[in-house]
Amino acid sequence: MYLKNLPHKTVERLSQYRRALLLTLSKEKTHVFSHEIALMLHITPVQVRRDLMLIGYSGNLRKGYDIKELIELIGRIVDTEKGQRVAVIGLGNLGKAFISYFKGKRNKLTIIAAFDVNPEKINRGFDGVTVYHINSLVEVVKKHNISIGIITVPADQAPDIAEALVEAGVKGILNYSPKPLNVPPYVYLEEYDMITSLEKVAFFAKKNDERFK
Amino acid sequence: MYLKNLPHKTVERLSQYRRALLLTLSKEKTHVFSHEIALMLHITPVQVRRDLMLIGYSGNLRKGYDIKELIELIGRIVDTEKGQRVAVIGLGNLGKAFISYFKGKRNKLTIIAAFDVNPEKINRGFDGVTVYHINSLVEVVKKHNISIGIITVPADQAPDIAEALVEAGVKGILNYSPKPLNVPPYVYLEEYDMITSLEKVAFFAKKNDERFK
DNA sequence: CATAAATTGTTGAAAAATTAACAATTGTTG
DNA sequence: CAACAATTGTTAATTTTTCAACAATTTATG
Repeated sequence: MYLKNLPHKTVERLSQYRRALLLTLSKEKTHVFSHEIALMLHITPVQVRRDLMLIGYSGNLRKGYDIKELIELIGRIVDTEKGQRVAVIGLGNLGKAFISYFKGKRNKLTIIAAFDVNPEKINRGFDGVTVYHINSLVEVVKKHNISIGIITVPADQAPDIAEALVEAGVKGILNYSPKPLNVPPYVYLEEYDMITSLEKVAFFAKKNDERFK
Repeated sequence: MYLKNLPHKTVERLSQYRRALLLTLSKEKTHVFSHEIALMLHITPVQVRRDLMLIGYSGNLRKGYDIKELIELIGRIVDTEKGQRVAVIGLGNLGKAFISYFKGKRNKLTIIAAFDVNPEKINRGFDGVTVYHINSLVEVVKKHNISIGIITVPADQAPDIAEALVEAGVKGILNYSPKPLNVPPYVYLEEYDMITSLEKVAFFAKKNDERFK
Protein backbone atom coordinates (compact mmCIF):
# COMPACT_ATOMS: atom_id res chain seq x y z
CA MET A 1 0.00 0.00 0.00
CA TYR A 2 1.54 3.26 -1.08
CA LEU A 3 0.15 6.50 0.26
CA LYS A 4 1.09 9.92 -1.03
CA ASN A 5 3.74 11.35 1.26
CA LEU A 6 2.53 11.14 4.79
CA PRO A 7 3.92 13.74 7.19
CA HIS A 8 6.89 12.49 9.13
CA LYS A 9 5.17 12.88 12.46
CA THR A 10 2.10 11.07 11.27
CA VAL A 11 4.18 8.04 10.40
CA GLU A 12 5.68 8.06 13.86
CA ARG A 13 2.26 8.21 15.41
CA LEU A 14 0.83 5.44 13.27
CA SER A 15 3.16 2.96 14.94
CA GLN A 16 2.11 4.30 18.28
CA TYR A 17 -1.55 4.02 17.41
CA ARG A 18 -1.08 0.43 16.48
CA ARG A 19 0.79 -0.31 19.65
CA ALA A 20 -1.94 1.26 21.76
CA LEU A 21 -4.67 -0.49 19.80
CA LEU A 22 -3.03 -3.86 20.20
CA LEU A 23 -3.03 -3.33 23.94
CA THR A 24 -6.66 -2.23 23.86
CA LEU A 25 -8.21 -4.86 21.66
CA SER A 26 -10.37 -7.37 23.48
CA LYS A 27 -13.62 -9.24 23.19
CA GLU A 28 -15.60 -6.58 24.94
CA LYS A 29 -13.99 -3.69 23.19
CA THR A 30 -14.08 -3.69 19.40
CA HIS A 31 -14.31 0.03 18.76
CA VAL A 32 -12.49 3.07 20.02
CA PHE A 33 -13.07 6.82 19.90
CA SER A 34 -10.52 9.38 18.81
CA HIS A 35 -10.37 10.83 22.27
CA GLU A 36 -9.59 7.44 23.76
CA ILE A 37 -6.65 6.98 21.45
CA ALA A 38 -5.59 10.55 22.13
CA LEU A 39 -5.57 9.96 25.85
CA MET A 40 -3.27 7.01 25.54
CA LEU A 41 -0.77 8.88 23.39
CA HIS A 42 -1.08 12.17 25.25
CA ILE A 43 -2.14 14.07 22.19
CA THR A 44 -5.37 15.71 21.08
CA PRO A 45 -8.33 13.94 19.49
CA VAL A 46 -8.15 16.27 16.50
CA GLN A 47 -4.72 15.05 15.74
CA VAL A 48 -5.84 11.47 15.81
CA ARG A 49 -8.71 12.19 13.47
CA ARG A 50 -6.48 14.15 11.18
CA ASP A 51 -3.92 11.36 10.95
CA LEU A 52 -6.61 8.80 10.23
CA MET A 53 -8.04 11.08 7.60
CA LEU A 54 -4.63 11.19 5.93
CA ILE A 55 -4.49 7.44 5.67
CA GLY A 56 -8.04 7.41 4.40
CA TYR A 57 -9.70 5.59 7.24
CA SER A 58 -13.26 6.35 8.20
CA GLY A 59 -14.78 5.53 11.52
CA ASN A 60 -18.31 5.01 12.55
CA LEU A 61 -19.98 8.19 13.63
CA ARG A 62 -21.47 6.61 16.68
CA LYS A 63 -19.15 3.80 17.59
CA GLY A 64 -15.82 5.29 16.68
CA TYR A 65 -13.10 3.34 14.90
CA ASP A 66 -13.04 -0.40 14.40
CA ILE A 67 -9.90 -1.48 16.22
CA LYS A 68 -9.17 -4.56 14.16
CA GLU A 69 -9.63 -2.81 10.85
CA LEU A 70 -7.45 0.04 11.92
CA ILE A 71 -4.63 -2.21 13.11
CA GLU A 72 -4.86 -3.99 9.80
CA LEU A 73 -4.73 -0.80 7.79
CA ILE A 74 -1.80 0.65 9.70
CA GLY A 75 0.02 -2.59 9.03
CA ARG A 76 -0.52 -2.21 5.33
CA ILE A 77 1.04 1.23 5.42
CA VAL A 78 3.86 0.72 7.87
CA ASP A 79 4.96 -2.83 7.17
CA THR A 80 6.51 -4.17 4.03
CA GLU A 81 4.73 -7.04 2.41
CA LYS A 82 7.56 -9.51 2.62
CA GLY A 83 8.83 -8.33 5.96
CA GLN A 84 12.27 -7.09 6.92
CA ARG A 85 15.10 -8.84 8.70
CA VAL A 86 16.94 -7.25 11.57
CA ALA A 87 20.29 -7.77 13.28
CA VAL A 88 21.38 -6.64 16.72
CA ILE A 89 25.04 -5.77 17.04
CA GLY A 90 26.31 -6.00 20.58
CA LEU A 91 24.88 -8.52 22.99
CA GLY A 92 25.35 -6.59 26.21
CA ASN A 93 22.48 -5.72 28.48
CA LEU A 94 20.91 -3.40 25.96
CA GLY A 95 21.14 -5.83 23.08
CA LYS A 96 19.63 -8.54 25.22
CA ALA A 97 16.92 -6.22 26.43
CA PHE A 98 15.96 -5.38 22.89
CA ILE A 99 15.84 -8.98 21.76
CA SER A 100 13.79 -10.32 24.64
CA TYR A 101 11.48 -7.35 24.62
CA PHE A 102 10.89 -7.62 20.91
CA LYS A 103 10.27 -11.33 20.83
CA GLY A 104 7.02 -12.21 19.12
CA LYS A 105 5.68 -8.67 19.16
CA ARG A 106 5.62 -8.00 15.42
CA ASN A 107 5.34 -10.38 12.55
CA LYS A 108 6.74 -8.34 9.70
CA LEU A 109 10.01 -7.63 11.46
CA THR A 110 12.27 -10.46 12.52
CA ILE A 111 15.44 -10.28 14.54
CA ILE A 112 17.41 -12.92 12.78
CA ALA A 113 20.94 -12.49 14.11
CA ALA A 114 23.00 -10.98 16.90
CA PHE A 115 26.70 -10.19 16.95
CA ASP A 116 29.25 -9.92 19.71
CA VAL A 117 32.97 -10.20 20.34
CA ASN A 118 32.73 -12.33 23.45
CA PRO A 119 33.50 -15.93 22.42
CA GLU A 120 31.37 -17.31 25.22
CA LYS A 121 28.23 -15.84 23.74
CA ILE A 122 28.85 -16.97 20.20
CA ASN A 123 26.97 -19.81 18.57
CA ARG A 124 24.86 -20.26 21.66
CA GLY A 125 21.84 -18.33 20.64
CA PHE A 126 19.95 -15.91 22.82
CA ASP A 127 16.19 -16.07 23.08
CA GLY A 128 16.06 -17.96 19.81
CA VAL A 129 18.42 -15.61 17.97
CA THR A 130 21.71 -16.96 16.66
CA VAL A 131 24.79 -15.13 17.90
CA TYR A 132 27.76 -14.66 15.55
CA HIS A 133 31.18 -13.16 15.97
CA ILE A 134 31.35 -9.57 14.90
CA ASN A 135 33.99 -10.42 12.33
CA SER A 136 31.47 -12.26 10.25
CA LEU A 137 29.00 -9.38 10.25
CA VAL A 138 29.25 -8.43 6.60
CA GLU A 139 29.07 -12.00 5.47
CA VAL A 140 26.06 -12.95 7.59
CA VAL A 141 24.13 -9.78 6.86
CA LYS A 142 24.55 -10.27 3.14
CA LYS A 143 23.76 -13.94 3.26
CA HIS A 144 20.52 -13.53 5.17
CA ASN A 145 19.53 -10.36 3.42
CA ILE A 146 19.27 -8.37 6.61
CA SER A 147 18.11 -4.84 5.93
CA ILE A 148 18.20 -3.23 9.36
CA GLY A 149 20.92 -3.06 11.99
CA ILE A 150 20.55 -2.08 15.62
CA ILE A 151 23.79 -0.89 17.18
CA THR A 152 24.17 -1.48 20.91
CA VAL A 153 27.95 -1.62 21.17
CA PRO A 154 30.13 0.87 23.11
CA ALA A 155 30.76 4.23 21.52
CA ASP A 156 34.27 3.62 20.28
CA GLN A 157 33.25 0.59 18.26
CA ALA A 158 30.13 2.11 16.79
CA PRO A 159 31.63 3.83 13.72
CA ASP A 160 33.29 0.64 12.51
CA ILE A 161 30.12 -1.30 12.96
CA ALA A 162 28.16 1.30 11.06
CA GLU A 163 30.63 1.16 8.22
CA ALA A 164 30.41 -2.61 8.08
CA LEU A 165 26.63 -2.49 8.08
CA VAL A 166 26.61 -0.04 5.21
CA GLU A 167 29.07 -2.16 3.30
CA ALA A 168 26.88 -5.17 3.88
CA GLY A 169 23.99 -3.29 2.34
CA VAL A 170 21.55 -2.55 5.15
CA LYS A 171 18.92 0.08 4.44
CA GLY A 172 18.44 1.37 7.94
CA ILE A 173 20.37 1.72 11.18
CA LEU A 174 19.14 2.33 14.69
CA ASN A 175 22.03 3.59 16.78
CA TYR A 176 21.89 3.32 20.57
CA SER A 177 25.51 4.20 21.11
CA PRO A 178 26.22 7.80 22.12
CA LYS A 179 28.58 8.26 19.20
CA PRO A 180 27.01 10.21 16.32
CA LEU A 181 27.45 8.26 13.11
CA ASN A 182 27.67 9.25 9.50
CA VAL A 183 26.23 7.08 6.79
CA PRO A 184 25.46 7.66 3.13
CA PRO A 185 22.12 9.28 2.31
CA TYR A 186 20.60 6.09 0.97
CA VAL A 187 20.79 4.52 4.42
CA TYR A 188 18.26 5.76 6.94
CA LEU A 189 19.79 6.50 10.32
CA GLU A 190 18.03 7.00 13.62
CA GLU A 191 19.92 7.74 16.81
CA TYR A 192 18.70 7.45 20.34
CA ASP A 193 20.63 8.28 23.44
CA MET A 194 19.20 7.31 26.80
CA ILE A 195 21.12 9.96 28.67
CA THR A 196 19.85 12.74 26.45
CA SER A 197 16.38 11.44 27.06
CA LEU A 198 16.89 11.46 30.78
CA GLU A 199 18.26 14.98 30.65
CA LYS A 200 15.21 16.11 28.81
CA VAL A 201 12.99 14.64 31.48
CA ALA A 202 15.13 16.24 34.16
CA PHE A 203 14.88 19.63 32.51
CA PHE A 204 11.15 19.61 32.01
CA ALA A 205 10.53 18.05 35.38
CA LYS A 206 12.31 20.99 36.91
CA LYS A 207 10.45 23.48 34.75
CA ASN A 208 7.10 21.84 35.28
CA ASP A 209 7.69 21.84 38.98
CA GLU A 210 8.35 25.57 39.07
CA ARG A 211 5.21 26.20 37.10
CA PHE A 212 2.99 24.25 39.45
CA LYS A 213 4.55 25.48 42.64
CA MET B 1 20.18 30.34 34.99
CA TYR B 2 16.71 31.07 33.76
CA LEU B 3 16.18 31.81 30.11
CA LYS B 4 12.94 33.10 28.65
CA ASN B 5 11.07 30.15 27.23
CA LEU B 6 13.32 28.23 24.93
CA PRO B 7 11.62 26.31 22.14
CA HIS B 8 11.02 22.71 23.03
CA LYS B 9 13.18 21.42 20.22
CA THR B 10 16.01 23.70 21.15
CA VAL B 11 16.11 22.24 24.63
CA GLU B 12 16.27 18.76 23.17
CA ARG B 13 19.14 19.77 20.97
CA LEU B 14 21.08 21.47 23.74
CA SER B 15 21.58 18.13 25.44
CA GLN B 16 22.70 16.69 22.17
CA TYR B 17 25.11 19.52 21.58
CA ARG B 18 26.66 18.94 24.94
CA ARG B 19 26.96 15.23 24.34
CA ALA B 20 28.65 15.78 21.01
CA LEU B 21 30.93 18.44 22.45
CA LEU B 22 32.00 16.21 25.31
CA LEU B 23 33.02 13.61 22.78
CA THR B 24 34.87 16.20 20.72
CA LEU B 25 36.76 18.07 23.39
CA SER B 26 40.48 17.39 23.46
CA LYS B 27 43.82 19.09 23.89
CA GLU B 28 44.21 19.75 20.21
CA LYS B 29 40.67 20.83 19.62
CA THR B 30 39.36 23.67 21.73
CA HIS B 31 36.99 25.29 19.25
CA VAL B 32 34.31 24.06 16.92
CA PHE B 33 32.38 25.53 13.99
CA SER B 34 28.64 25.46 13.63
CA HIS B 35 28.90 23.21 10.60
CA GLU B 36 30.95 20.70 12.57
CA ILE B 37 28.33 20.47 15.27
CA ALA B 38 25.67 20.29 12.60
CA LEU B 39 27.36 17.37 10.93
CA MET B 40 27.42 15.37 14.12
CA LEU B 41 23.74 15.93 14.84
CA HIS B 42 22.61 15.63 11.24
CA ILE B 43 21.09 19.07 11.18
CA THR B 44 21.97 22.32 9.43
CA PRO B 45 24.55 24.84 10.63
CA VAL B 46 21.90 27.56 10.65
CA GLN B 47 19.96 25.66 13.20
CA VAL B 48 22.97 25.35 15.43
CA ARG B 49 23.70 29.05 15.23
CA ARG B 50 20.10 29.88 15.87
CA ASP B 51 19.95 27.72 18.98
CA LEU B 52 23.14 29.25 20.31
CA MET B 53 21.79 32.67 19.60
CA LEU B 54 18.73 31.85 21.69
CA ILE B 55 20.83 30.93 24.68
CA GLY B 56 22.87 34.05 24.15
CA TYR B 57 26.18 32.48 23.32
CA SER B 58 28.56 34.18 20.94
CA GLY B 59 31.31 32.42 19.10
CA ASN B 60 34.52 33.69 17.68
CA LEU B 61 34.14 34.80 14.10
CA ARG B 62 37.26 33.04 13.00
CA LYS B 63 37.68 30.16 15.40
CA GLY B 64 34.08 29.19 15.98
CA TYR B 65 32.72 28.29 19.42
CA ASP B 66 34.79 27.62 22.49
CA ILE B 67 33.91 24.06 23.38
CA LYS B 68 34.55 24.29 27.09
CA GLU B 69 32.61 27.49 27.51
CA LEU B 70 29.71 26.13 25.56
CA ILE B 71 29.54 22.91 27.55
CA GLU B 72 29.62 25.01 30.66
CA LEU B 73 26.83 27.28 29.49
CA ILE B 74 24.57 24.45 28.38
CA GLY B 75 25.05 22.95 31.80
CA ARG B 76 23.87 26.12 33.44
CA ILE B 77 20.68 26.00 31.40
CA VAL B 78 19.92 22.31 31.40
CA ASP B 79 21.09 21.17 34.82
CA THR B 80 19.72 22.19 38.15
CA GLU B 81 22.17 23.70 40.54
CA LYS B 82 21.81 21.13 43.27
CA GLY B 83 21.41 18.20 40.94
CA GLN B 84 18.59 15.69 40.72
CA ARG B 85 18.36 12.15 42.01
CA VAL B 86 17.14 9.31 39.86
CA ALA B 87 15.75 5.83 40.48
CA VAL B 88 15.53 2.92 38.07
CA ILE B 89 12.58 0.65 38.59
CA GLY B 90 13.10 -2.82 37.18
CA LEU B 91 16.54 -4.38 37.15
CA GLY B 92 16.18 -6.51 34.05
CA ASN B 93 18.46 -6.18 31.07
CA LEU B 94 17.20 -2.73 30.24
CA GLY B 95 17.50 -1.40 33.76
CA LYS B 96 21.01 -2.76 34.00
CA ALA B 97 21.89 -1.35 30.62
CA PHE B 98 20.75 2.08 31.69
CA ILE B 99 22.67 2.03 34.93
CA SER B 100 25.97 0.83 33.54
CA TYR B 101 25.72 3.07 30.53
CA PHE B 102 24.95 6.10 32.63
CA LYS B 103 27.67 5.55 35.18
CA GLY B 104 29.86 8.59 35.62
CA LYS B 105 28.60 10.35 32.53
CA ARG B 106 26.86 13.31 34.13
CA ASN B 107 27.47 14.96 37.43
CA LYS B 108 24.20 16.74 38.07
CA LEU B 109 22.14 13.60 37.72
CA THR B 110 22.72 10.66 40.00
CA ILE B 111 21.14 7.25 39.88
CA ILE B 112 20.77 6.61 43.54
CA ALA B 113 18.53 3.56 43.73
CA ALA B 114 17.18 0.63 41.77
CA PHE B 115 14.14 -1.49 42.49
CA ASP B 116 13.19 -5.04 41.63
CA VAL B 117 10.99 -7.89 42.82
CA ASN B 118 13.60 -10.60 42.55
CA PRO B 119 14.93 -11.27 46.07
CA GLU B 120 18.28 -12.38 44.72
CA LYS B 121 19.02 -8.97 43.35
CA ILE B 122 18.01 -7.04 46.41
CA ASN B 123 20.50 -5.42 48.76
CA ARG B 124 23.36 -6.53 46.58
CA GLY B 125 23.89 -3.38 44.63
CA PHE B 126 24.49 -3.15 40.92
CA ASP B 127 27.30 -1.05 39.54
CA GLY B 128 27.38 0.94 42.72
CA VAL B 129 23.62 1.45 42.91
CA THR B 130 21.70 0.01 45.84
CA VAL B 131 18.86 -2.33 44.92
CA TYR B 132 15.67 -2.32 46.96
CA HIS B 133 12.50 -4.34 46.86
CA ILE B 134 9.75 -2.69 44.89
CA ASN B 135 7.52 -2.67 47.94
CA SER B 136 9.69 -0.06 49.56
CA LEU B 137 9.60 2.23 46.54
CA VAL B 138 7.53 5.02 48.03
CA GLU B 139 9.45 5.01 51.23
CA VAL B 140 12.91 5.06 49.63
CA VAL B 141 12.00 7.65 47.01
CA LYS B 142 10.68 9.98 49.67
CA LYS B 143 13.54 9.41 52.02
CA HIS B 144 16.23 10.12 49.44
CA ASN B 145 14.33 12.89 47.76
CA ILE B 146 14.43 11.23 44.37
CA SER B 147 12.79 13.38 41.73
CA ILE B 148 12.96 11.23 38.63
CA GLY B 149 11.93 7.64 37.98
CA ILE B 150 12.88 5.47 35.04
CA ILE B 151 10.46 2.63 34.44
CA THR B 152 11.90 -0.52 32.91
CA VAL B 153 9.44 -3.09 34.21
CA PRO B 154 7.09 -5.21 32.07
CA ALA B 155 3.99 -3.55 30.72
CA ASP B 156 1.48 -4.97 33.17
CA GLN B 157 3.33 -3.64 36.18
CA ALA B 158 4.03 -0.22 34.76
CA PRO B 159 0.82 1.56 35.79
CA ASP B 160 1.20 0.57 39.43
CA ILE B 161 4.79 1.70 39.45
CA ALA B 162 3.84 5.00 37.91
CA GLU B 163 1.19 5.52 40.53
CA ALA B 164 3.63 4.76 43.31
CA LEU B 165 6.18 7.14 41.86
CA VAL B 166 3.64 9.92 41.69
CA GLU B 167 2.55 9.22 45.23
CA ALA B 168 6.17 9.37 46.32
CA GLY B 169 6.45 12.78 44.76
CA VAL B 170 8.70 12.44 41.73
CA LYS B 171 8.64 15.30 39.25
CA GLY B 172 9.44 13.36 36.11
CA ILE B 173 9.05 9.85 34.71
CA LEU B 174 10.79 8.19 31.82
CA ASN B 175 8.75 5.20 30.75
CA TYR B 176 10.38 2.44 28.74
CA SER B 177 7.51 0.02 29.09
CA PRO B 178 5.14 -0.22 26.13
CA LYS B 179 2.15 0.61 28.31
CA PRO B 180 1.00 4.21 27.94
CA LEU B 181 0.74 5.79 31.37
CA ASN B 182 -1.31 8.59 32.78
CA VAL B 183 0.04 10.90 35.40
CA PRO B 184 -1.10 14.23 36.80
CA PRO B 185 -0.08 17.32 34.85
CA TYR B 186 2.47 18.41 37.42
CA VAL B 187 4.56 15.33 36.66
CA TYR B 188 6.47 15.38 33.40
CA LEU B 189 6.18 12.13 31.48
CA GLU B 190 8.26 10.93 28.59
CA GLU B 191 7.65 7.60 26.91
CA TYR B 192 9.95 5.67 24.67
CA ASP B 193 9.21 2.40 22.99
CA MET B 194 12.02 0.56 21.27
CA ILE B 195 9.72 -1.30 18.94
CA THR B 196 8.08 1.86 17.70
CA SER B 197 11.52 3.22 17.05
CA LEU B 198 12.50 0.14 15.10
CA GLU B 199 9.30 0.35 13.08
CA LYS B 200 10.06 3.89 12.18
CA VAL B 201 13.49 2.90 10.93
CA ALA B 202 11.98 0.03 9.00
CA PHE B 203 9.44 2.30 7.35
CA PHE B 204 11.88 4.99 6.30
CA ALA B 205 14.50 2.47 5.30
CA LYS B 206 11.98 1.03 2.90
CA LYS B 207 10.96 4.42 1.64
CA ASN B 208 14.48 5.68 1.32
CA ASP B 209 15.41 2.60 -0.58
CA GLU B 210 12.65 3.12 -3.13
CA ARG B 211 13.74 6.68 -3.61
CA PHE B 212 17.35 5.82 -4.32
CA LYS B 213 16.66 2.83 -6.50
C1' DC C 1 46.69 47.61 1.78
C1' DA C 2 42.99 45.87 -1.13
C1' DT C 3 40.78 41.67 -2.12
C1' DA C 4 39.18 37.22 -1.10
C1' DA C 5 37.54 33.59 1.89
C1' DA C 6 35.27 31.90 5.84
C1' DT C 7 32.29 32.31 9.49
C1' DT C 8 28.97 34.29 12.75
C1' DG C 9 24.55 36.55 14.05
C1' DT C 10 20.10 37.81 12.64
C1' DT C 11 16.03 38.85 10.03
C1' DG C 12 12.53 37.36 7.37
C1' DA C 13 10.43 33.72 4.47
C1' DA C 14 8.90 29.03 4.03
C1' DA C 15 7.47 24.70 5.50
C1' DA C 16 5.63 21.59 8.81
C1' DA C 17 2.83 20.57 12.56
C1' DT C 18 -0.81 21.49 15.63
C1' DT C 19 -5.06 23.26 16.96
C1' DA C 20 -9.55 25.45 16.48
C1' DA C 21 -13.90 25.61 14.45
C1' DC C 22 -17.77 23.77 12.62
C1' DA C 23 -20.93 21.29 9.37
C1' DA C 24 -22.76 16.73 8.99
C1' DT C 25 -24.43 12.61 10.90
C1' DT C 26 -26.60 9.55 14.05
C1' DG C 27 -28.40 7.80 17.90
C1' DT C 28 -31.03 9.12 22.37
C1' DT C 29 -34.37 11.21 25.23
C1' DG C 30 -38.25 13.56 26.77
C1' DC D 1 -40.98 13.48 16.57
C1' DA D 2 -38.24 17.49 17.96
C1' DA D 3 -34.47 18.80 20.50
C1' DC D 4 -30.21 17.32 22.28
C1' DA D 5 -25.72 15.13 22.75
C1' DA D 6 -21.79 12.97 20.91
C1' DT D 7 -18.79 12.07 17.41
C1' DT D 8 -16.48 12.19 12.87
C1' DG D 9 -14.31 14.50 8.81
C1' DT D 10 -12.45 18.54 6.99
C1' DT D 11 -11.12 23.26 6.18
C1' DA D 12 -8.96 27.21 7.84
C1' DA D 13 -6.10 29.58 11.24
C1' DT D 14 -2.34 29.47 14.31
C1' DT D 15 1.85 28.17 16.13
C1' DT D 16 6.17 26.09 15.87
C1' DT D 17 10.10 24.81 13.48
C1' DT D 18 13.26 24.99 9.86
C1' DC D 19 15.65 27.15 6.31
C1' DA D 20 17.50 30.77 3.22
C1' DA D 21 19.68 35.03 2.63
C1' DC D 22 22.86 38.33 3.73
C1' DA D 23 25.35 42.05 6.30
C1' DA D 24 29.21 42.27 9.37
C1' DT D 25 33.56 40.80 10.86
C1' DT D 26 37.94 38.77 10.91
C1' DT D 27 41.93 36.69 9.11
C1' DA D 28 44.74 35.41 5.27
C1' DT D 29 46.86 36.47 0.77
C1' DG D 30 48.89 38.55 -3.06
